[in-house]
Amino acid sequence: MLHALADATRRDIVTRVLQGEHSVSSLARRYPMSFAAVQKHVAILERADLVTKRRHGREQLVSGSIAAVRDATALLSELEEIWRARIDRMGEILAEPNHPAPNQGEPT
Amino acid sequence: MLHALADATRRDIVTRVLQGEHSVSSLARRYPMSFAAVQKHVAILERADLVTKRRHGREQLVSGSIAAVRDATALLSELEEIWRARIDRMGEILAEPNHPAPNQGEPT
DNA sequence: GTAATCTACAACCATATGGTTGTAGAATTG
DNA sequence: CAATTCTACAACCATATGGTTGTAGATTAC
Repeated sequence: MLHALADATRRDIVTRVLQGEHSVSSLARRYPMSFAAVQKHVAILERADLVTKRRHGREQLVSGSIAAVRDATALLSELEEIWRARIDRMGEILAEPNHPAPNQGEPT
Repeated sequence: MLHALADATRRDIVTRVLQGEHSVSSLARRYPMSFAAVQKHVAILERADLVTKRRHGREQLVSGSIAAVRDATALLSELEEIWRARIDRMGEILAEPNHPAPNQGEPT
């Protein structure tokens, strides 16, 4: 799912379809690759719940779903939180009045 | 770089080393794969600036850098922002007093 | 000095990835 | 109806990925 977003073309597709619906073929026209290649990218995004498709006549309209993006963002935010917790802990240790001094008379 | 985080083992490594330094071998002991495999994962994380290594004797101590995680989070947040902008625009159109009504007396 | 430990790196393998072309079905146009 | 358009999917190719084993260089322990 992060994997789905770890490709520039796919991120660009997601960006476009988050702004409005686009058919697969109209998307394909925008990239220097075959229709089938874009189709595969859309399929990968669909599997990751990053976009949804809706039939309209002979076209397949793609639009972006924000839920999966939110999940991914939350996942990364967790990492930031872990980092912050560590920094806070380091601050506490330094602020601790009777924290163990490293070399205070202990025998070698 | 999102690619570096799109692997469960690598995310776990990042999580661990964000909490404190670990040698490559101590990390390797925690996963059901060879030392060399973990070493490769660390190298990938290093290339993506997600971790840094520091020599300490014969050990190589790995610790997490938060900068790249922040960058990735910012990237995803941009997508959320695009989504929000679209939703806002849809709200505006509905609130618009003289917005074009879809089917007001037009001939079939 | 010798043995053990930690790391680096190369070679290899199976599979996944991102791309291509080609074929075929479904819907629209004339 | 026939022609066109949009889509789906299979087959194929080159390369990347995630894993393995093996070899070799540093560093530490005895």
